Amino acid sequence: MTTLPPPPRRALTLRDVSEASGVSEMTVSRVLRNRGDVSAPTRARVMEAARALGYVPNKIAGALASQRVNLVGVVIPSLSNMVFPEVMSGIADQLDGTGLQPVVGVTNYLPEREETVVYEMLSWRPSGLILAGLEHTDACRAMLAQAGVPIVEIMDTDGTPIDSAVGISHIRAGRQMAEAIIAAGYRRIAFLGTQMPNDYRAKKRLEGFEEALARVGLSLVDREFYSGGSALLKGREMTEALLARSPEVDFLYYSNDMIGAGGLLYCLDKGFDVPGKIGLAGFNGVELLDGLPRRLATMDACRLEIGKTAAEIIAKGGAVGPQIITLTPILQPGDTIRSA
Amino acid sequence: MTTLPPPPRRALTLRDVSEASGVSEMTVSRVLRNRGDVSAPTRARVMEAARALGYVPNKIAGALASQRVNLVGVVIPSLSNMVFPEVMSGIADQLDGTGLQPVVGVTNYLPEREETVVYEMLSWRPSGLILAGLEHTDACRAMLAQAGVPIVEIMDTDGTPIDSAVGISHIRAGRQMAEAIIAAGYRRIAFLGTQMPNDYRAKKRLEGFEEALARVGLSLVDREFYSGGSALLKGREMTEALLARSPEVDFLYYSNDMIGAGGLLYCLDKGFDVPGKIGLAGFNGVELLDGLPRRLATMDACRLEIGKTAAEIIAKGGAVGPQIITLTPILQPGDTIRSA
DNA sequence: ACAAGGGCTGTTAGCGGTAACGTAAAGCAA
DNA sequence: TTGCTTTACGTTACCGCTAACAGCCCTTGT
Repeated sequence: MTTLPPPPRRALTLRDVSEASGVSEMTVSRVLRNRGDVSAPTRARVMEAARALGYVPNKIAGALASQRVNLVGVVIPSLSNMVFPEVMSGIADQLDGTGLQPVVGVTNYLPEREETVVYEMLSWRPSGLILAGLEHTDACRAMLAQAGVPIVEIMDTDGTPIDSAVGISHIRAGRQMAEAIIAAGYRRIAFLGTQMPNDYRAKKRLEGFEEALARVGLSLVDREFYSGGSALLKGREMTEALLARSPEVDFLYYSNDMIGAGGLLYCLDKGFDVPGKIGLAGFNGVELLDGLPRRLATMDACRLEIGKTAAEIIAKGGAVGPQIITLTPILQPGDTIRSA
Repeated sequence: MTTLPPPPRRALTLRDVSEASGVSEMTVSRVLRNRGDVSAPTRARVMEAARALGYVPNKIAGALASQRVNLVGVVIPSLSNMVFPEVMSGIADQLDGTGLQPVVGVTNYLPEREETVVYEMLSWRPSGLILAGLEHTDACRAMLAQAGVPIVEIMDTDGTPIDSAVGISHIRAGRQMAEAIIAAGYRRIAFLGTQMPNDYRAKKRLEGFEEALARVGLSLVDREFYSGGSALLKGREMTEALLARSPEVDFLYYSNDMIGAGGLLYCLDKGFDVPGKIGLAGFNGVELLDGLPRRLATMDACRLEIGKTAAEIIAKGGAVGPQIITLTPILQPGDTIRSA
């Protein structure tokens, strides 16, 4: 093993490599980017010199000169939700090989934080921006509209996108679940969900859900909200609280699978007849559910597909112009809705 | 609502703002960065002009000129592990307010992928780099050592860091768990864990675990590995397979909480006497466990604390020189180890 | 009154690359 | 040979911003 050159005082530049290999900076640049004609021997000399010095190109300078940045900003509300990491995977997979790299920003469901994050991202002049949801502050929308790069809003298509959008209709998802529940004969239905005022998608699902109930003359018997903490545990606690208050309830609709799983575990603990006496359903189709004693009814949110499609639009440079792609989530009845 | 200016053909620059407000570019720059003396009226005029135009500064150019980049690279193996998002939270929290911004890179536990990601990150000349684990390719280590910015390796301190390190000793964690299990009187112990050849931390825990067993003349009765898929479900399946093969086993040590939870659910389903006839333990202390019917024994990996501390070192500019900080995970016996 | 000093703004010279173009040398057909 | 390509480089002029310094004007002390 050869000893490494000592950590240089000054950062290395193209010039260092150029001097070490006896060619111009431009030629070094060409070699390192694999662009333009360079003879094989020269290429080899340059590569060797760069490797020996431990040179790492300065993308800051490169980006400024070429007016091209191989970054794609991804702005999401949270990383602890399981849903977004999966969207990220879809994006990363699709971007792999295009030379584009995703950069994540997290907003914690705070609009003003989103504004900051978007500003920050745009100031790096990325090749595109992917952000969750259609709801943004006016300032944020203005920035995005002005940005001059493809913008893809994901997860939701119930609204007007700035540029392109890829997602599902949460209103429709809520409605569809309600219809399935009604069809299965449940009538005294309760909702348990997140308190978060800025989780518009959960809100839309509830909206669609209630609308479908209303259409057959039903309304929610009870509802329970939470915020923070371990979702699984909250699901338990909320379920217990709600059932204590409204023992007549025969169906529990949860705004996400995590609290739904908590509720399911609670019901099984208590020995309730699921889905006979009481049914349950969540939303998202998270992998976690596969390991539960009984499979919770849910709806796949098409997370991977959404990520892939969004990344694809960005990778194409948004070339074909704005598009709205509505995917169709599939209802997975699992074992917690009785067959009609 | 005023109509927005049409999306400009050419991207806005300081010059546009300077012309619109009648001052030099330098003064605009000063206003937007809040640096140096600018009179209140001038400041107001410039702010107004920038806002009206929808100007977003170009950090690429700014960074090149100032030789300063407010980014901190974070290189982690996976986002779907629940562990890393939490570390991210710690980092983000700590960085908030320092003007520094985290940028995530994911390696999927592949060394060569890590090399690429690190190279990519360094080429943006970040203010620091945080990366999971102490195991890297030689090329990777060389790059990092040369980088001239603070490097913090996290999660693990069983090894020699390049610069600073913040984490726990996984060898010690494994040993400690073994000791607790032995003390509780279990003797026929099995291990169930991840197959992934590059999860060095899981490997170290097993190493420490076996070492402690050996010290009292014990060795693992059986072991089972998995890779991919839903961890909860895999936990179930592995547990079933292992117990079918080795029904005499009285303790199941899992390499992580997720599969441990799956195993626990399986044992409860089967009506096994937990922790009387059979005990279980996992690792990580994930929040999820709080919602299970019984609390799985585990060890907190200090994820939030690790993130915070690592970010703190970077924020200080690594000023105080290399440091190794070993945190001490706490054993949480839960309800799946019988009291000694 | 005049020098000294501070508040505010402008000027200049890069930062480290790359696009675009220029050019010497070699290859090649007529 | 000539003239035209093609190959393999080098030169020049920026990209958009900021550090460093220069300069102006007004205050203040003596």
